[in-house]
Parts: sequence; C-alpha cells; structure tokens
Amino acid sequence: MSVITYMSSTDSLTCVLSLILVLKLGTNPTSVDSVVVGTGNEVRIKPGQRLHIVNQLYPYTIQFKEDPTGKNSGTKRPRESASDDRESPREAQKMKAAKLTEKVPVLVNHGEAQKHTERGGLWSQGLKISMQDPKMQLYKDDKVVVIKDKYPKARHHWLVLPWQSIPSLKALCEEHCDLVKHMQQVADQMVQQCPDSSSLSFRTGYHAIPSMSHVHLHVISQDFDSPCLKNKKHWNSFTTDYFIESNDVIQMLETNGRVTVKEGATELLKLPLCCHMCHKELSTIPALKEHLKSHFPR
DNA sequence: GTTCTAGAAC
DNA sequence: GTTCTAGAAC
Repeated sequence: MSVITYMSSTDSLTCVLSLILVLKLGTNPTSVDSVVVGTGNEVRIKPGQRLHIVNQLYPYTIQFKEDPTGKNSGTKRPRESASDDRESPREAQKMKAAKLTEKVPVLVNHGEAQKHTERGGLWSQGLKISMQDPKMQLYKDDKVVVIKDKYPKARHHWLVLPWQSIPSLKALCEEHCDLVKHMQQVADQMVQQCPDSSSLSFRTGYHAIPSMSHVHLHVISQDFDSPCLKNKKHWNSFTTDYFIESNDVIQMLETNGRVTVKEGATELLKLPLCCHMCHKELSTIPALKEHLKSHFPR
C-alpha cells in the first residue's frame, strides 16, 4: 500500500488532482481504500494500477519509486509567496499526511489531461465530470441532464446540459435548434417543480462567455441570496446582457442558424453594481447584498 | 469556475 | 486600523 502525495512539478499536481476528481466522484474507484481531498491529498492505490481519468478518456499508469532525499513530500503550491515560510495549520496538516508516505509515486501521463492545464485548466472541464455523476443529477432524459450549480448564486440555481458534447454557444447551429428548445422545456419543468416557484421569479439563459466548457443553460431564481455570490463578475454575469436569455438563443438559431455574442461582453462584467429590481446603484457587494434583503426577505 | 492576497479604498 | 476589490494562480 502506498500513498500519493502532491509533488513539486506541475504535471504531477495535475495528475493527482485529476485522480482526486475522479475518485471523489466514484467514477472508477477500483482498489482505492481512501481519499482525502483538499489539505491532505492522499490516495491509497496499488502499484502499477491503471486508473482512467474523466470517464476513461485519460489513462495513467502509476509507477512507484523510492524517494532518496525524503524531501520530495513537500506540499506547497508553486504560487506561494516567498515571504510565507511559516507553516499554516493547513500546511501542517498536509505535512502530517506526507509523513505517512513511504514511497513516492510517479504518474506517467499517457493521455490528454495535461493539455487542460495549458488550455484553460482542468477546472474548466468540471461540468463534464459533474454531469456524469448520478449523485449530482436532478433530472435526466435521453438528450439532457440537470445538475445543481456547484456554487449556486441564488436560492435555486440549476444547470441544464446536453449529453452531446457542445463546447460553447459558438458551436451551436440550426441542427441544435430542437435540442436547445428541449433544454428550455426542461428548465421550465425544473422551475414548475420548485416549491418556491410561486414566490420567486426565475430566469433561464446562457453566459455570453462562460468559464466552464460544455454548453450549459442556467436556471436561476432572482433572489441572488447566496454566500457564493461574492463579486462584481458574479453579479453582472446574471444581471446584465452578459446573461443571454434562452429564448433569444433559440430565436437566433431559428433566424440566423447560429448564435452571435456581441463584442465587448467582457466589459459588461465591469459595470457598476445595479439592483436588478429597482436599478439602485450600490457601491460594494456587501452593500448590494444588504439592499437585496429589502426585496427578498427570508 | 474558485481561492488567495496585495494593496486600494475607506 | 479594517473592508473590499481585482488580478494571478490554479
């Protein structure tokens, strides 16, 4: 039995994080005894065992070799500032986990996972993984699946995703018209079944330039009452034209056969904070959140 | 997408 | 002094 720890090279980190993602979701957890996600990135795994990462797209072979220095169990992240040479409680916990390590595994990348770190990062592929996890699925049919947004920006915030791999709005064409209409129907269904649908209003739409890969339709209640709503980008992405109504996407597909996103959408994210209910301008996020309480008392 | 943190704003 | 934002790293 051995323990994988985070090593110094970026590739190793990617591999370990990839493993954790999959193992955490239980996609292929053969012979895995324990997983500690976060501070003590610990994965027990048999030497030579092959794991398939992201639904068997990215196979790795796990090799093990002795660490002659014993120093290679360091767990500090590369971007850590030079001035911070004391151990935080978090670092101490990681070091404690590392001390349990007898051998240091080397992950040999046979697949594509490392490319994600070069193009947007592995995190941008997270939806592809979440949507496959039965525990996350609130609804599914032969065309789409619905999951809860991992960091909901309101009391109710779901994502409708097609099974078909469509990276973004840009990739949509007239052939997707029926699919996108179906996504809207399922979104409406989700709102109908919500116990708060009589007291809260909802909007359904797409972000002009989403961070996460794989087309996803946001279904979000308009209270924006959530600790995950933290900054101007969050706010403006749902309350300016950065948020493109599902019906507008359908109409664009029907009339032009494609979806056009206006230039300068990114600038919309920098607009002043403006209440979507009464258009009052607020100077800070905490002030905005306090103001929202007047529109949506608990 | 989130987290972290330097430094701006107060 | 504290609060808050914005940009970089992931």
